[in-house]
Amino acid sequence: MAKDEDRIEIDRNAGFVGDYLLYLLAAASDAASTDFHAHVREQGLRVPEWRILACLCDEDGQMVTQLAQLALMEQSHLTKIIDHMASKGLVKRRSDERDRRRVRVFLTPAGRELGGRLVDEAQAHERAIIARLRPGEAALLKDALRHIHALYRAGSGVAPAPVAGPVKLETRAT
Amino acid sequence: MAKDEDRIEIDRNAGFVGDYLLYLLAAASDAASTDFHAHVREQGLRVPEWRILACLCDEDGQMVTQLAQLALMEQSHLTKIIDHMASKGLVKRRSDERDRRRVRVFLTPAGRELGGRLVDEAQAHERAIIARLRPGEAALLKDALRHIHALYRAGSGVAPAPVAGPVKLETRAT
DNA sequence: CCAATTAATATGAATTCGCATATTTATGCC
DNA sequence: GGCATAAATATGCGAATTCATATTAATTGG
Repeated sequence: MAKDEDRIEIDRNAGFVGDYLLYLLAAASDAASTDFHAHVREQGLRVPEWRILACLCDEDGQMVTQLAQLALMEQSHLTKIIDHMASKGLVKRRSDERDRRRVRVFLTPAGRELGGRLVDEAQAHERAIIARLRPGEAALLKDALRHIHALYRAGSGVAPAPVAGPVKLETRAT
Repeated sequence: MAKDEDRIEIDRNAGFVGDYLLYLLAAASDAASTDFHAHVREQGLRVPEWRILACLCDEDGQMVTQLAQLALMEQSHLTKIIDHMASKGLVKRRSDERDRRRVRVFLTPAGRELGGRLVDEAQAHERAIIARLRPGEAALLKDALRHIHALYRAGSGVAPAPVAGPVKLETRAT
């Protein structure tokens, strides 16, 4: 991740990258997240741990696979994150009664308290960003982002991003 | 990165995460990039290598630090990427005449050819995405993304993302 | 001009992460 | 019920990434 101090200007007229949607998405995501991620690390949490806490605050007792999808990470990696969070007393595992292959992850009181506090701070941080945008810009942006995401959702019935260009792309990620 | 097949739905009414700007940015970026990144890897390139090729196609002979900023990665990591790309004959290093601390990175003919082809394919891929959005939506989205990015640019004269919430955040990333 | 400081890059160790696969449990079919 | 298959998670290992710091070169102040 680029450090805050040395983020450089995007010039839309200076070639391909500055007007490339995938780059703008990655760069904006990186830029907007850097500060809060630094704050998360100051609290002794890693960024993926914060994401899991946030997801569990929304809905406690989710399964590992589900959480990994939400938190944009691999299942095997999440398993290790959960190990670490459990050893810190933030979450605990409990295997599902109905299907004992499933492992459900629950917040401990400490996890709920820390997660709740960070969610409040994240919302305050988000309000501060939005306050610096034009009125209505954030709503438009969020809609467009949800729209982009929805294009690629499983079961949308549309092949994901076929390419009209010179080389045929795979329709599915490996 | 979440696999394409198991990306799940974002429900804006289901709690914090589904309406959190930083999450929507990360999720949309991840979703939109997955297919093309898979294509890049099929070409024998790693994603960071593709980013560097693209940046060099825009402007050849950039310095290492500059490229790392653009490509949203750490300098020490980029050094290793450049090593690898050089060993594959895609780029070559040349130290700056005026300031010999600086290392400038240049495309080889093979690098320019591969980069040029991938840029064309990336643009085709981008057109395919934009074709599935509403008319004008892409332009609005890109503007908003540039706006977000600009908020955090060094030297903007505004403290990056001060938080009005219960806990004061650092104003600078570590 | 020399010492101290700063800037740009490189290096090595440590951490994080992803891929392939093993393990355990459920489900479907005969 | 028993076997084949599929699903959910865990594990081991290798690759990718970061962190701290070394190295080399330029700049600044005396």
